[in-house]
Amino acid sequence: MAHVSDLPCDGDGICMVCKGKPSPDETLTCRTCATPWHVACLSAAPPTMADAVQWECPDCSLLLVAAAPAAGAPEPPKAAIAAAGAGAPCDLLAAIRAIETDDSLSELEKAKRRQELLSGGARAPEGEDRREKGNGVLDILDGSLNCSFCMQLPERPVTTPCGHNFCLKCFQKWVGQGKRTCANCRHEIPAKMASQPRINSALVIAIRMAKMSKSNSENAQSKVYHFIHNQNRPDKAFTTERAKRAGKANACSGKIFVTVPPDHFGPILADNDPERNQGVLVGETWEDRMECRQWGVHLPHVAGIAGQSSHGAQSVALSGGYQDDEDHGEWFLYTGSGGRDLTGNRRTNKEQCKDQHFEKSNEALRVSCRKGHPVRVVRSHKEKRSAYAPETGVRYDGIYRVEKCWRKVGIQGRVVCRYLFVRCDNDPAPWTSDEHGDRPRPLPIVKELKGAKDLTDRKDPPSWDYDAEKGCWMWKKPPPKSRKRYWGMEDGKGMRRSRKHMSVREKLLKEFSCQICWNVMNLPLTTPCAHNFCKACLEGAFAGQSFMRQRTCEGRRTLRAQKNIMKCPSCSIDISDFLQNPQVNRELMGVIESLQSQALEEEEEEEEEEEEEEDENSESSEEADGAQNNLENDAEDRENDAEDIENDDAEGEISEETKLLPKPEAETEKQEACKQKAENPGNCISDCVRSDTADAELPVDLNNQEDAEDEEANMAVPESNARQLRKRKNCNDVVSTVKLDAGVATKSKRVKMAAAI
DNA sequence: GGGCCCGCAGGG
DNA sequence: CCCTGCGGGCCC
Repeated sequence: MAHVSDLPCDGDGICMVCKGKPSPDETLTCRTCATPWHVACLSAAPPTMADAVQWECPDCSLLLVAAAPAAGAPEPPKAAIAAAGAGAPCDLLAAIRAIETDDSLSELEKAKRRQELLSGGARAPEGEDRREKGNGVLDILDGSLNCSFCMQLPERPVTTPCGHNFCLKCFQKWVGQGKRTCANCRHEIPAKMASQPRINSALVIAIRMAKMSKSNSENAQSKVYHFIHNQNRPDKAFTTERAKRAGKANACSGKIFVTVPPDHFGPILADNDPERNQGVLVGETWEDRMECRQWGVHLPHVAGIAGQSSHGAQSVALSGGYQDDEDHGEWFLYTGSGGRDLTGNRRTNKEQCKDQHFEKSNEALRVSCRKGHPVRVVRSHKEKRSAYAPETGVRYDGIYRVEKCWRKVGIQGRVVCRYLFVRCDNDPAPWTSDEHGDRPRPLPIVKELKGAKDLTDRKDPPSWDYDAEKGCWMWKKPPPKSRKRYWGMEDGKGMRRSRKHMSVREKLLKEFSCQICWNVMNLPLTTPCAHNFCKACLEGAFAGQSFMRQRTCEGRRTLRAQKNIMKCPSCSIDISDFLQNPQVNRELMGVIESLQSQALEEEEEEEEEEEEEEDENSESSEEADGAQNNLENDAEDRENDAEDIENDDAEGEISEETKLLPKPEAETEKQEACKQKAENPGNCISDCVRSDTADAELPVDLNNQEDAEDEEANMAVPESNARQLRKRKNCNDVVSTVKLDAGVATKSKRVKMAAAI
């Protein structure tokens, strides 16, 4: 914490605190304003050399809390000071720089002006920490930030290059009158700013911080965290050898960091975030769609709608791909997908050449409309026409509901599907300075509804709605049951598998897995919100005596202590009453038991078949160990010879890399054994209540590894024992779900798999 | 800034 | 297995 006694050195190098002249070794230079400071007189000196290099003086470090590194226009100092008083923190920096470069001032005067500027013109009494209780931020606000039109703190602020702030609406009104100069200082407004104003999110945060520090100084810090750029950057998406030519354009998805299934509706909660244990917060920003995907918010990396026509849509992206889109922040009009000719090289074609219909993902959105499901919304910087889009990257803006949908003739003369989205999130939107989330609001008047065809709106109460008593949005009906398996095991990607054949065991896992340990339930409990858990898992989680088992993105399982939770781990509905006297769902248990015996039978049969096949093909499978010859022989491999050569090269490189992986083989085996063990549905309870250390030191006898697999052949592992063995033969430590029988995992898949590991 | 190109992922 | 999808890098 900086104190008011922190003062820099003046123009003669004299410390303004001790009045001595420190040697260069005793001074630190701020990396932002380049002011020298006497180290000995600083209330908090940087702890290490590395910190010292990147050191920021107490004044700048305060300013930079929310500042975006935008350069303000250079101005004469007086104007600069005025602008700074009225501007966002980045304008303050601009003003500081303007002072520094003003030759008419002596260094002492410069220092004085800096101090005046930073303390809002009025210095706090000596000895009192002016930053205590967030007053520093409030000083910046001090009325001078107000919109020049309405004289209020700007609502959805936009900032001109000359450093003046206006409400978005006031600004648009002004510009709409044909005005092209700043209402404050008459500087010219650039044409781009006039036509495409963007909300100054740094200022939004500053205002909200100040508001919160007034009303609730203790919680301010944790709240503000929502708006800090994604600090814990995940492992990046990766590229195949061949795709590296085009860089990230052809990237494959990296790890998925959350444990929600791909068709998860609603916010990503802390329970599903083993990485950070905080869930995905409104305002989180990612570099691109791939990164956004990795946090489970919007999965398709090209398509705008994530959803299934029979199930509903989970999320949408606003990326400016469709002219008809209309963004008003808390509500927007969205256009369906399709109707474009994307064949051949016309993948980027923006022209509608066919009518859109309510089918596929368009139908999925309509289902979400009818049911009132929560839909996650991300905005991309590519949406240029919206003031609410982020400057860079892809940002999570929270939960919306589709209130109506219809079809109309679009701007390009073809029929398009249209959706009215209205925000309904418990957290405030990134562009509002409100401290609270949305409240139910009346639907906006949409003019185009008059000419709408096929209008659909909701007949039944929505599944996601506002609870007036609790004062928050929540599931009012059980959320749609996931039809897919959770993320993040084996290949580090989704759970896509061949759909030709789903074993009974897989069905069991898919339909009857505990939402805590993700194994087939043992003594199933069904909560009032229709989520299923093992009795031991659920009770254990709430008793605080045992541990929740969660998957990491690498497929390993971790044990994570869960304390003081009385909310459903899946949907956060309060289930305290249910937990008073939870009854095992006998009916469900019966079904599971019968399916388990079916699964056993099926797996025994399959195993026999596999063994027979293996005897017959033993020679060829030995050849398959050579792997690469098969690539060339594979009739299904449609890639041409030239590509094959390239493939081989790539594979060579990768196998080299694979060999060089620091992970010792024993450890890999251990992890796999651990994973397989964990997947044993029969072991659910013991798995769930086992201690941390038990998991970490799971005894693995490598020599008996294959015996162990024999014993576990009846488990949930969807591939038969024989196939697992063959798989291991074929691709060493690469665990894959791609077809391996013929040894034909294509090179890109192999490279990808290697990279995933 | 727009077109080209390549690639991945998912729905059906 | 095919088709489609509001990506992203590079070249012009």
